[in-house]
Amino acid sequence: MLTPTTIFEVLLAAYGPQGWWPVGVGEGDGRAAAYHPLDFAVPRTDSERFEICVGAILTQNTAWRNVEKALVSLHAAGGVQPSALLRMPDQQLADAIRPSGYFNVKSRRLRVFTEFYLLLAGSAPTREELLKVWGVGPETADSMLLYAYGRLHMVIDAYTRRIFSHLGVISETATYDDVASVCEAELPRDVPVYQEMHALLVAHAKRYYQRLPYDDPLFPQVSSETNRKNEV
DNA sequence: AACCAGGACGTGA
DNA sequence: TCACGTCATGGT
Repeated sequence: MLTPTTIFEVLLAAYGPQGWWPVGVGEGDGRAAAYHPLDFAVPRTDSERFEICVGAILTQNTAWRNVEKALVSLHAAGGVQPSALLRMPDQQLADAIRPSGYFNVKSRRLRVFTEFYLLLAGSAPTREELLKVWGVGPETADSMLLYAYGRLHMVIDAYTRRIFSHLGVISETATYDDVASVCEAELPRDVPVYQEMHALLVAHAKRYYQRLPYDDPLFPQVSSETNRKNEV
């Protein structure tokens, strides 16, 4: 029976450390300028933390490449920082993040979150506090906690569900908390492991889980069996 | 040319 | 609780 830890080890061996979360988008060539492979222990600066939180909201149901475009224009429009963001007129903000899609909702969510972020005054929010913020759901909250604040919260996204479900680790009807429990009960309770786990799952899913039937070369035995089940 | 991206929220059963 | 519609641009 496959476990999250086994999957983690296989993925890490196959792809190496991913160094998420990408920060520094828009400062250099317009792509992620400062991935931190093998450098997880470095505490995030305040500006990195905010950029990660903004990215977490912008990437809701959206390809990261589109988020990069949004972050680049946000940066050009005065920088990805709380004061600058709140100063921007609605029109300008929505315009800057247009490429990331849902620009009307997301500009509202960014404002609401930024107000909350400033109230924190540098301290880390709890998960409960984050979930009360309008526009921040479970995945966005856990992304912020894990990558911006270095807290031990597993991030469960569509890719995680897809891979785990395909490999038989969870059922198709598992809730967000179900999947998180499976991971947190079995994986080493280590922040870099959680960060890498999620990043590796995304990297892997982008290669082999885009379209049915899934064919996973890293776990071939499970792959054929599940596909057969899906065809019935 | 449909389909999907590192979701969240509002609504009606 | 839960299924479903909505929000929207951009790549395959």
